[in-house]
Amino acid sequence: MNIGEVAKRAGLPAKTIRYYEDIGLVTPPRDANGYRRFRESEVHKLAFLARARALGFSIEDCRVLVALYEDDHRASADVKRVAQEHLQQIDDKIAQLQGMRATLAELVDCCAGDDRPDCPILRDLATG
Amino acid sequence: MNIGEVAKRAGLPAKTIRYYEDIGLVTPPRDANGYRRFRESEVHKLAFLARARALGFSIEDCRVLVALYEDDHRASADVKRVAQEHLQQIDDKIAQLQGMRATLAELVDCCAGDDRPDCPILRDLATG
DNA sequence: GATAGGGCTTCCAGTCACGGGAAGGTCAAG
DNA sequence: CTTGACCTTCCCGTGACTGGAAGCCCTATC
Repeated sequence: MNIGEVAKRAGLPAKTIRYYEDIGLVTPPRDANGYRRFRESEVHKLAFLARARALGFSIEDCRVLVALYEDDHRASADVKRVAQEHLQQIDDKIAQLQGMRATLAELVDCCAGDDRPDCPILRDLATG
Repeated sequence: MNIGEVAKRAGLPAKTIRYYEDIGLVTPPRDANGYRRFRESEVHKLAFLARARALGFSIEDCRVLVALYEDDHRASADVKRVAQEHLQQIDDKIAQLQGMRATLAELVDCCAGDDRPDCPILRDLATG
C-alpha cells in the first residue's frame, strides 16, 4: 500500500506520515522505485497514533504508548500513569484558559464598543 | 534605563524585550556604547504588552492593541472586536480541551492501573 | 512514441514566541 | 588591574507539523 492510501485510511496527511517516519515512529520498507510500502500493521499503528494525538498526547507520549501497546507484558499501571499525567496537564491548561477567559469576558462586557475612544479593556492593559 | 532594569519593571525577560525590538514592537534608541536606552513610556508599553500576552493575545493582536492604545481617536468598538475574537478562540480551545478531558478521564477511570496488561486506554486507542 | 496527469520522492523554509548559550564589549567597585 | 555583573550580536533549538519547489514514476490516452 502506498502512502496516499494509508493517509486516507489512517486519517493522517501523507506529510505527517513522512514526518513520523523521520522521527522513527514508523519504519516502512521501500519498494524498488523508492516508494514506501505499508502493511496493515503499519496502518493500524498510524491510526493508533492519530487517535492518541487527537486526545492531545505529545509525540513523546505517543512513543511510550505505542511501546506499551506492543509490549504484551506491560502493566496497565504504566499506561494509566501516562494518561493521568496528561490529564493533569489538560486540567492545568483548562484552568489557565478559564482564568484568561474570566478576565477577558469581564473587560469585554464593560466595553461600550461604540465609536468613542474610552475603553476599559485598554485601561486595564495600561494600568494592570 | 538599561534593559535589565526594564525587564524587572515590565515583568518580561530581557530576551523577550530584545525580541520585541526585533519584530518592531518597541524601538529604543541606543547609547554611545550600543546599550538600549529605555524611557518610562517604553517601560509602560512593555508592561502593557506583558499584560496583553498574559491574557493570551497573540503578538499580532498586541500590535493592533498597542496601535489602538496610542491612537487618541480610536473607537472602542475596534478594541472590543479584537477582544471578542480572542475570547471566541479561547472558548473554542477550552471546548476542545474539555472534549479531550472527558474522553481521557473516562478511560483513566476504567483502567485498573495494576500490573496486568489488560488496559481499556490502549484498547480504545487501538480500535477507535 | 509523446504527452498529460497524478502520485511519489527529497529537501528547504516557515510557523509561534521565545529560550539557551557562545563570544565578546562595557562599566563600576575594590 | 582585575573581577564580576551587565550588555551586545548571532545562531540554534523548541513541537509538530505545513507549504512549496524540483524532480522521478506510473498509467492512460492520442
